[in-house]
Amino acid sequence: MNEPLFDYIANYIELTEEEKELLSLKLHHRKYLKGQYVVQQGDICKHESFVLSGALKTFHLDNQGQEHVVAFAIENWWTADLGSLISQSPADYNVQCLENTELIQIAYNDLQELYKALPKLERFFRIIIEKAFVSSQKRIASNLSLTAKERYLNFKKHYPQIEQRVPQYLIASYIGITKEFLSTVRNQLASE
Amino acid sequence: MNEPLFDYIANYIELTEEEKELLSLKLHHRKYLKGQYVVQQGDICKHESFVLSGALKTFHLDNQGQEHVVAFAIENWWTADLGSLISQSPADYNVQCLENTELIQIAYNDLQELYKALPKLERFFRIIIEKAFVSSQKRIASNLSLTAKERYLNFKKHYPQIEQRVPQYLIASYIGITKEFLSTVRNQLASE
DNA sequence: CGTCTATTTGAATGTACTCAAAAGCGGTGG
DNA sequence: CCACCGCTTTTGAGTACATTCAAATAGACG
Repeated sequence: MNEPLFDYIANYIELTEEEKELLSLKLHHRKYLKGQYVVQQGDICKHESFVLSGALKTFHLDNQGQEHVVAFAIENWWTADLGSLISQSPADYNVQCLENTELIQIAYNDLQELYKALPKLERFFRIIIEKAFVSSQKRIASNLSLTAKERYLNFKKHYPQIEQRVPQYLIASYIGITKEFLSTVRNQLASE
Repeated sequence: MNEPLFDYIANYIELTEEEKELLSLKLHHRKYLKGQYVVQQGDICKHESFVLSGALKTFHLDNQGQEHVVAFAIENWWTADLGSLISQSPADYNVQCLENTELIQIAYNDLQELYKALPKLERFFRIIIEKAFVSSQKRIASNLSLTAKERYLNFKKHYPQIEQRVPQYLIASYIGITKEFLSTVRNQLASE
């Protein structure tokens, strides 16, 4: 039942059967219902989570109580408040399920042990975090240089699967505009 | 002369003298004058660069020919177009020196070999990229939730050294506003 | 000094936001 | 099957934050 994760890992490194078993010992499956929180702002993030099924949002609650979506996660994505996880300090973000969701989780301490027992995992996580960082930089550049309309089109192009699964007001938050304005933008696009 | 880099690495992993020598074989020192490009948009980024002295900006040129600063780098920081480097594809960004600059560079191929010869380096780069990713996410969140004035104060707080070294219009670009508006914001702040 | 670059100022404009209300839509229960 | 409820999306008026463009001023450097 860890196959989806092993398949995913196989894109980056090769694991022997023994290594897979070793890793499996530290993997925990957990089911969440729509609306449940995997991480709560202020708590310490204890796991790295791989999504088997479902969808989640990572968001920040600002001083005015407004929600800002910084990430989505669906099947075969990782999610966590990485800042909280790596420094074991209080989380800046909430991670909440948008659908019923099934995760494979690795606890912080177990991950540290796994790095020692299976140094290959350092390579695996290095590579996927490099990719995440690159996407993150691209998002910053696009937030700086594109208009709301362009950012929306960009989002649709890059994450068509997500666009169909999450409510529009969360997409608005993700691309950095209000839900009302996204509605206006969509109207403009429709009449072109 | 590689000491600053070894000191930096020592914050994350321990290297023996032999390992340092092995690494040193792949390190290249290079000096650039103010204004020179280390990476040019469209070229393939060939090195990871560690800054010994000087300062650099990483920026993207958009369709309208406008510059958008996505990163700065000063002493003890790394710089590159990581997206281009890891996929050896054309760079989205330019990396240009803001001052006369001295770098230690590791070529892409050498880095791949080093990962094999010194697996510890996987750990090292995993850790520093994790941190870079976390900063990047924070910047996205702050771009989404803060006003121009708040972002400017935030920048000053987090990067006081940079604020004093780079022209104001580049800071404006970094925080996502025009140079004129930053000037206005600074005026408002001064009269408070 | 004179030139080049960087910063400031101001007026007109625009993109996106706020607030309020209406409309749409999906599910649930009577 | 329809009525109602909660949640999401739309619409519109008024506003604000930030931009554009143009010109003036200030700084840095030879």
